[in-house]
Amino acid sequence: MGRWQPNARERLEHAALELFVERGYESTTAAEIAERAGLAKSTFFRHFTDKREVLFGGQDALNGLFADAIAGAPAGATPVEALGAALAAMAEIFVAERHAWAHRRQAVVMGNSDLRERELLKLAALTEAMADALRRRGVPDPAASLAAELGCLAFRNAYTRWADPANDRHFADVARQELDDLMAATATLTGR
Amino acid sequence: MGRWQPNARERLEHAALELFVERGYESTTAAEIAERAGLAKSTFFRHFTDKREVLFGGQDALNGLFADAIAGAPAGATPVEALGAALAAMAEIFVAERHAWAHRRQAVVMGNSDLRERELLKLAALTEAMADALRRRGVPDPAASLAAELGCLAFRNAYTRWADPANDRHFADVARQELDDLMAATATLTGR
DNA sequence: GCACGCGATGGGACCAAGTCTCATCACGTA
DNA sequence: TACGTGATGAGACTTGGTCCCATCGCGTGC
Repeated sequence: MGRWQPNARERLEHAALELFVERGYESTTAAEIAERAGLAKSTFFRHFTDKREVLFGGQDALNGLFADAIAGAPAGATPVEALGAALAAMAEIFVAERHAWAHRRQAVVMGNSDLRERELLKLAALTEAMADALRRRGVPDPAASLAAELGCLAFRNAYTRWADPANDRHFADVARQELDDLMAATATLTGR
Repeated sequence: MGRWQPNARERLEHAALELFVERGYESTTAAEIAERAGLAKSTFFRHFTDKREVLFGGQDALNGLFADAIAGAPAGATPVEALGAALAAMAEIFVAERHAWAHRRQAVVMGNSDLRERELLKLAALTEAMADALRRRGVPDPAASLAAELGCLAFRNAYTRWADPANDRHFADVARQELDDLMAATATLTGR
């Protein structure tokens, strides 16, 4: 077979998404993914601990980028301003070239309960990374985890909007607006 | 075997927690759980769709209780006041008699990644139930999901504190304080 | 008292996820 | 040319989870 051809991991990710779109996640076997990528089942599990994990590569990089952006925000920035800077920094990942891919992937993830579950785990890790970064900025603790939760919600909303096939705005624009909307809503929670 | 003895589901839940505490979640087989409960493996999966699910019974009841309490809050109550009422209503589930059980269960869940993942799914469902209940009260949408997220965070913090073996306060007290702390922290997010 | 139906169970075949071990292969280097 | 290294292939094995069918206890009507 195509043994020793380069980019085994990328080939697996590509074959997986392709098959998931064609037949659905549950009707696709790890062995089939490996086969389409020209590899063996054992090699698949050498690259990914999980069948699900093949759709969640680069998540650690995302967490790191987020945390770095929070750490790198101006010293006088409020927690929410730091979150805004971090969301804006995500735009370098969610560029127009990845838009079609993101949309297909998102449809697969949302269509399966196991994958949604895994996504929640990844988002929880992202939230924890944000909270840690905020604590290192000196934000005390109920506020740090609260702000992280808020940031995560803004990110989720922004990503959902951005990945919509009808969307043509830049991620940074969408994210800024979602965060603003959330902050405006905050004021209404104790009033009325 | 103990065929036809009553409360098969409860026996399975009890046997499962017992075995998980003894040998750990991963080292316990679904067949072993069934055996200790005097049942067959196939019967286990007739009562629980999942091996994990055996630790998450009553979750739907919790969601319903939460949603009902939000719906039943006074007409003039703010979203946060409705959340406070709902958290207080949880005290009828988290009573002193269940404290020891809750602590043992929590230790098992926190000790395994698959179980934490499932817990996140359950908490997401709880959050969604809260958001729906708030929307039915007329709370518009970024605010409803934001308040639900906030309520879920308060619930998580309160549950963690309450389930601590050293704790001897009532759930309602712990929950009220956690919610107050979160609301106080909200004010600091845009300031300083 | 008996036949019948219904719901819960046992038993086991079966598939796929995931683990593990060992042999194999390509490539660089001495 | 021999050797070491790292990635791969092949396949056995365990377990989660599904499915089908026979069996059992119990209630009901006759």
